[in-house]
Amino acid sequence: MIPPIHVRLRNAAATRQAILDSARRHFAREGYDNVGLREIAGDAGVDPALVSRYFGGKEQLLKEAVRGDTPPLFEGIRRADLPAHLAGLLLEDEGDGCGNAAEKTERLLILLRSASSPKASEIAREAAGEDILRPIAALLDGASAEASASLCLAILIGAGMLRSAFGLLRPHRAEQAALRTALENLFEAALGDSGRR
Amino acid sequence: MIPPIHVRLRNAAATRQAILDSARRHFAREGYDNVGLREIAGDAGVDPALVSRYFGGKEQLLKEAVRGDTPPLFEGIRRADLPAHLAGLLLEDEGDGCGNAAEKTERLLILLRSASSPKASEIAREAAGEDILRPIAALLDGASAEASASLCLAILIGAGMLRSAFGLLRPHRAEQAALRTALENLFEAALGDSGRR
DNA sequence: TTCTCATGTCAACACCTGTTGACGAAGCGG
DNA sequence: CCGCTTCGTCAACAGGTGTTGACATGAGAA
Repeated sequence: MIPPIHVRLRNAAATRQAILDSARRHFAREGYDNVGLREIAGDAGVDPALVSRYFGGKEQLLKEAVRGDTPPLFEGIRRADLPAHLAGLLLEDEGDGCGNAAEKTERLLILLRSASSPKASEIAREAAGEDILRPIAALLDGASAEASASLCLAILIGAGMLRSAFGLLRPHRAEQAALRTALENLFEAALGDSGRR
Repeated sequence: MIPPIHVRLRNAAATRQAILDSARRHFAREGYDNVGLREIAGDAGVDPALVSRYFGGKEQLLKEAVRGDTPPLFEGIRRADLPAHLAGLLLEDEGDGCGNAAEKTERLLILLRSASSPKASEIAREAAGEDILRPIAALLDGASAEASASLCLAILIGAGMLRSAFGLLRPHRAEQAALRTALENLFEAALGDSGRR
C-alpha cells in the first residue's frame, strides 16, 4: 500500500529524507507515540538505529517533521478567504487517495494527532501557535483576535480528530458540499466580529 | 495533593471503587495510555496487580470508567438550552479547584483525551456516540441533525483538547464571560438551522 | 482456638520501547 | 592493491508496560 524505494545505496541525504517522509506519514496517521521507530524505519527501508543516529532521538524527529521544509499553511490568504481556507485544510486531508495526506495538511494532522502525548504536546503546542494561531490572528484585529484564532484552532483539532480517529465527518460525495459550507459557517462564527484589518 | 484514603482494610467493594475513582481522575487528566496501572493503583493505595484482577485488564477498566455510574451528560436539556449547556460542560471542567474535574465533565475529558490511543479510540468512539452524539441529535430534527451533532462534538473535543493539553482557552476571570458567550455562539452556529423538535 | 476463604502483596514474566556501541561494508582517493 | 572515511547493520541494553501465578494475611465461622 505504501511502497517506498528500498533501493537506496549509501546516500545519506536521500536516506534522511526517506526517514523524514515516513515519519510524517506515520505521525500524521497514528500520532507521535502510537508509532514506533521500528515502523518508521521499516517503511523507509532502513535500520531503526539510523533514526536515532540521524535525528538524535524521536523527539527531534518530530520537531523536524513538524517544522521542516513544508510550505506554510496560511500564505496569501485574506480575512475573507479564511473560513473557506480552513475548511479546505480539513477536508483535503485525503490527498492523493493512496493513503498519503496532502502535503499541506499533513502537518496539521501531525499536530492534532500528537497533542495528547506528553512528550510531543509541547512541540505540538509551539508549532500550532506559530503555524496556525499566529497567522490567523494576524489576519484579524481587535481585542478578541487571539481568542477567535484559538476557537478556529479548536475546530480544526476537533474536526480533524473526529475524521482521523473516529471516522466521523466523512460524508458521501452528495453531502460533502453541505459539510463544507457548514464548516465554513462554523469558522465564520468562530471569527466572530473580528473585522478585516 | 490528592490524598486518598489509604486505610481501607479488606473491603472489596470500596477498593474497587477507589481504583475506579483514581482511574477516572488519571484518564481524564493524562489520557488512556499516558498513565500506567502502577500510577492508578498507587493513587488508590492499592497494589497494581489488583487492577488487572478486579477489572480484567486496562481496557476493561477504561470501559467501566467511561460507562459506570456517572450521570448522563444531557438530561432535561432542551434545544434552546443546548449551546449554554455545551459551553458549561467545557468551562466547568475545573470542578472543585483541587485538580479534580467535575464529575459530570470528567467523562467528557476521558473521552477526548483518550481518542488518539488506538487501544482506547474504539471505546471512546462508542461512548461518544452514545453519550454525546445521540442525545444531541435527539434534540434536533431535519436531515442535518447528525451532522450538527458531530460538529458540536468536534467543538467539544477541540476546545477541550486546547484547554487540557495546550493550556489555551483559559482566560482570566474578566474575559471568562466573553469566552462563554463566544462558545455559545459557536455551538449555536454548529447547530445551524436544526430547529426545535 | 483453628479452619477457611476472600482479599491483598510480591516477584517475576514476556513484551515493547528508544537508544547506543561494536562491527561490517561500500565508495573513493592514494 | 591499501587506507580511510562514510554509511549502514546487528545485537544488546536499560527502562517501562500490562499481566499472572505463588504466596501472605486479614476477617469471620465452626
